[in-house]
Amino acid sequence: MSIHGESEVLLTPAEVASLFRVDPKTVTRWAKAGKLSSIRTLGGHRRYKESEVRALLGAAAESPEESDA
Amino acid sequence: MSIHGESEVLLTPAEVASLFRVDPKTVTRWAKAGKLSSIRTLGGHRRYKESEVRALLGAAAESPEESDA
DNA sequence: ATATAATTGGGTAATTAGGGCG
DNA sequence: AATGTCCTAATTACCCAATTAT
Repeated sequence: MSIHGESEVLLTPAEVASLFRVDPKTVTRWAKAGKLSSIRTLGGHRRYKESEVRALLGAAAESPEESDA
Repeated sequence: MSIHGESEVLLTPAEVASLFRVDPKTVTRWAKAGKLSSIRTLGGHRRYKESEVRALLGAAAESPEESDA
């Protein structure tokens, strides 16, 4: 029983929130704002692509901040 | 076409659940609610059309649309 | 026919969505 | 503009034992 084709690994709101150390509600806001793509279950709950989340996590981890005042 | 109509690929509840990142029982609820069409085995177990599942997954995608190659 | 995994069913916690407030 | 919290309603997850699939 193998799922052929390319299947995207999805994360729950709680999992994404845990990774970013924010409230799940905040993750929902990111999705609404289009900052993070989301897939909906047939019941309306959101699921997030793990690859995208990982990329975003890694993207912000490297260089120091530059927006200083 | 043959008596089989088409090479309709059927997915098990576990496979559909994996794609949506939900519990297999949730997929069963979708079928009961008529949100997802299901085919029954002679023993009463449900099977789902891969084409329909894929379509629903794509339709449920929102925001930054990225076509996976 | 035996064994193991998966699905079914029903009931009850845990998450999530959505709006508004601080 | 960006988060976190409180609320209610809806959806989903985990518990069990019995049946089906491989």
